[in-house]
Amino acid sequence: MKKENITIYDIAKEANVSPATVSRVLTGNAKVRPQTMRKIVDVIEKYNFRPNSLARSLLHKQSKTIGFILPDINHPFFSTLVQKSEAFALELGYTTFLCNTMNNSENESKYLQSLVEKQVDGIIYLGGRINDTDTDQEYAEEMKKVMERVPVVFVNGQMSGVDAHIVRTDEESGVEMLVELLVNLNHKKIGFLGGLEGISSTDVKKKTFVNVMETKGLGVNKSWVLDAGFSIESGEEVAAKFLSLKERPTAVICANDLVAIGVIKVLTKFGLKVPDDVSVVGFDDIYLAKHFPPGITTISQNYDQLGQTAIKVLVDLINEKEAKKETVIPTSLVLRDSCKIFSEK
Amino acid sequence: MKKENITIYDIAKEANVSPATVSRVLTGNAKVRPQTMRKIVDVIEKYNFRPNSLARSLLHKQSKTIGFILPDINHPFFSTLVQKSEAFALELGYTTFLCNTMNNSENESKYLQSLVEKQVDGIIYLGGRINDTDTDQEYAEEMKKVMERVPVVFVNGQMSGVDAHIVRTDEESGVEMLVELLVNLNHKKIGFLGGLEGISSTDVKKKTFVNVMETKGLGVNKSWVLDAGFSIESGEEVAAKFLSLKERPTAVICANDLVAIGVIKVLTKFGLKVPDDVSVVGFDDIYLAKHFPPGITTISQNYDQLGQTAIKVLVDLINEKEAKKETVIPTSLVLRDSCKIFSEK
DNA sequence: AGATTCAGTGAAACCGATTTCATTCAATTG
DNA sequence: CAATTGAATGAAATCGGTTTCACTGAATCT
Repeated sequence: MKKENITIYDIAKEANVSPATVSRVLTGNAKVRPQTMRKIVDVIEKYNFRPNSLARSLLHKQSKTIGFILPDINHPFFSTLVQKSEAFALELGYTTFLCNTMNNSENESKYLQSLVEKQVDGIIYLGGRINDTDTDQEYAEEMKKVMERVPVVFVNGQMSGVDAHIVRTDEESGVEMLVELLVNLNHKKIGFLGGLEGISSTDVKKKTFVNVMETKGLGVNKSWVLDAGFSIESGEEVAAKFLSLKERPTAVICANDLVAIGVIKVLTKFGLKVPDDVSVVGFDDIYLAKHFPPGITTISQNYDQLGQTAIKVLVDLINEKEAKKETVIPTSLVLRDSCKIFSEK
Repeated sequence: MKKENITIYDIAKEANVSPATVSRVLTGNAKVRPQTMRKIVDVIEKYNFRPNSLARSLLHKQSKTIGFILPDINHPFFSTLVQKSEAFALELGYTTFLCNTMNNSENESKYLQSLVEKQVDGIIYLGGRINDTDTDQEYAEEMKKVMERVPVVFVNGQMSGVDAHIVRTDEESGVEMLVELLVNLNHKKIGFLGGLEGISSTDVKKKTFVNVMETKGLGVNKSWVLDAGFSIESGEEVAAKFLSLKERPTAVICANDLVAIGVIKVLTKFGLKVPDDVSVVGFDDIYLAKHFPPGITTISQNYDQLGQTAIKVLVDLINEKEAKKETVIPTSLVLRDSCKIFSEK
């Protein structure tokens, strides 16, 4: 069943030339007489020959391959970002390994090791952990060792103790815009829902939220800042907590759009209208945000720019060019119908 | 910056043994004296050495790598399926190349070729085209040539003229269940919305729909069977067409859940209530189906089983074991609130 | 004790491409 | 016409592992 591999030697023999000449035809790195060329091309097509890129990579010490490490390809934020990055990588001649870790540290190590062994030219790391747990620190150590050999670019995240190139969304100004929007809509009691402690993007958003609120003299009620996760389900859970509060905020900023969706769903179920009773805003502008009723006001991530920049920086590092250590991608506010002006009843 | 690669020779020299012995330690394929072993392991750890799997693959003629070709990782159906399959592949020791074609035939060829050159051990093809266009036929020819060298498993799709192993959802019985449900709910005028001609899963569903309707003596009004696409946006478009019909069906089956969401969104916008005025059902049971109001009645794809079976069949083919030519994965009906009993007003 | 066995190890070939260096042969030049 | 140049090609080394085969020396058997 399985056909024997055809090699450059077989082609050479049949065309009465040396393997070197066949190689010259394949790579186009040197001149070959037209008639020799034709002979060789004919044989190549006859056998539908394709060169073995493992052999080539072994020699050149580059595989034209990059690895994507991310928590969950099923999350719209990641799938969109991967889609954009991968398309751009393809344009530059790179094929991508997908490493879906499901936030399982065993998988992460397994993948990291596998990528190194497979000689990827670079790694894009989506996510980021800044916990002080043992496993996280171990993983950070592992990552540092990998980075001695393979360039790594962090996207929207970082790892404590790891000094890496980073491309990230301007989450600070995003959160600031959201707070300002809500304040302009006369909200004074604002909460922050979702995300997880120890994930860098959550931490940045939460910290910014607290800062901006305090700068505006509004202060933050600690019981209005609730951790959850990144999924619709975790939005539902945190909404349940929200409902059980004695005093509730009139508006909430959610860590991302999926959380916002979960929150809206539960609030609606329990008779609270969004935006009439509570204003809810999200983050990311996933494709659902505009479709899920009532349409979610959110911060738009520039997926194209984020993905392209990440790949560009990575490829620069691969080619040993200088690259900016940190690139911040601007965001913009997308107004929809999940928040409105607050007025006392 | 870039560290020189450490090889098995460096390790051998430092440990005063031959490369062969180091290799024995790495692979565990032969016995090594404990004290020799310890010496070697120490040196390996000292330099944090990882063997180059390109060299190994070159020799073994297997890369422990499989390629996923799919139209769009951003579509929940594909991202979920990929997530499940990839996790299972990892368990079996395979790493996966992600090839997101965006239905662009140029990309598809590029990827197909690249996967062959990168010596993937097998390919999972998600999607399927049964058009008679020139580019499609060309692509099918290309695919056939690839299949002479690399095992390919088609998931939920096929390609005209290509005789491949296939693992698929029982779309026929899924559609049948939906029709039966609607008929039991007293609907007689039923439409079918979405999907695209030339995509095999659409064709199967549409054909089954027509058959079942005719078997039940209800017949099919051709203007109630409308092509669109697979996204929310295409659902919106097809809903607009639906609205402009002189006589409208009382229930519609959508090609998938995203289309259903688009349809529900537009119907609602134009004042038609789902399910009160029109019943809408979907297909796939993507994670959104249960969250999008009013909750979409749909057919559940068994993603785990679909993904695992596909990988299992592929790995069997890789290992030259027998494998069932066609595996059909059963579906189940998931009742939610997007359809209800029809009663004349 | 001498013959036999066997565990442990090394030398060398190999996987399939690329590339340097040397060589050949035709074309150009004085 | 001999000498020089240069274009086209081939031989062989190389990338970094694995594996076969041969060999050594110690343990076992008669």
